[in-house]
Amino acid sequence: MNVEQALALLKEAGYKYTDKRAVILEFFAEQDRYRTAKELLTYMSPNFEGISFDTIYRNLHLFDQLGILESTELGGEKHYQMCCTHHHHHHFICKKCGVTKEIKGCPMDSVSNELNNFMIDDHKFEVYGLCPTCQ
Amino acid sequence: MNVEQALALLKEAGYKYTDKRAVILEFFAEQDRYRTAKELLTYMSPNFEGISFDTIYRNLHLFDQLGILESTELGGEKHYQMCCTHHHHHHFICKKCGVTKEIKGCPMDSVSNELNNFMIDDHKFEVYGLCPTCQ
DNA sequence: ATCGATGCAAACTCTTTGCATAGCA
DNA sequence: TGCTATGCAAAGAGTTTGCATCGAT
Repeated sequence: MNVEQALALLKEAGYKYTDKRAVILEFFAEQDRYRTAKELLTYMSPNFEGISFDTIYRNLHLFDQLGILESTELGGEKHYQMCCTHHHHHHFICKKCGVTKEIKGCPMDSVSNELNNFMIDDHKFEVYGLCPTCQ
Repeated sequence: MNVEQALALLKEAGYKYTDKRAVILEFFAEQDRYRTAKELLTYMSPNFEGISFDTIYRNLHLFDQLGILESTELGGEKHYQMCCTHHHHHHFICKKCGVTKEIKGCPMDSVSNELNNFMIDDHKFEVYGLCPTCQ
């Protein structure tokens, strides 16, 4: 997803356009990589002196809800990245730089028949390690 | 793993036997279910009036290190359960009661050749939903 | 003009740590 | 006796919330 698509989704849902939101979206559109609230704040601080964690957290939460960002929890901290595609997939995640690589296939395909009496409503499959650059 | 095995591991590693540790281990040995520090404290409070979170957290961390407990992070909170077996496996986890069911097979078997230049050192596969009892 | 967005401050949750004391070996 | 375990208190990190003001539409 690029910035324009994200802004369109925002507008569609009745939310306002602000410079801060635009910069947040630019930050995530730059790379396919999981990032934290702290990293976003660091990125924005030079241009928005008074930027606060409140705004960051509120927008990350909103973007997550709207399907603009996807999130995962790593080491007790929420990480976000731009939603890459609309089809279901999972990721390799680099522990050092947060870069992600899409993994083909979903383990649920071969699992659901093992859990006949269970109501499945979610699952998580993530592979962690170091990307070629960080090794 | 049962309480005796866990206490043996503790002793082996040079740690002391205390009533609190015994009760913590009994709590986890009772059921195959992920539980939080808070739930453990609630369970212990009636019998140990002065029991503190410090002791709970310190022991959970220790037991995790020693391979007595296994842990996962759900909703920003660490959950622990007694290590069920020694072979590699994954879990279905009930969102309501925390009960777990072992899933056969590991998705990594069919994934590692997709990530040739990546150094893989960990992965997480969990299925969430409601167990038959909680539906 | 209206209603959402933001900053400020405070609070909240989960967890960790320093230090003195209590307790196992 | 010696060293670990524990409780107390405080602090820390990440996150959320109430309220007044600012700003987009």
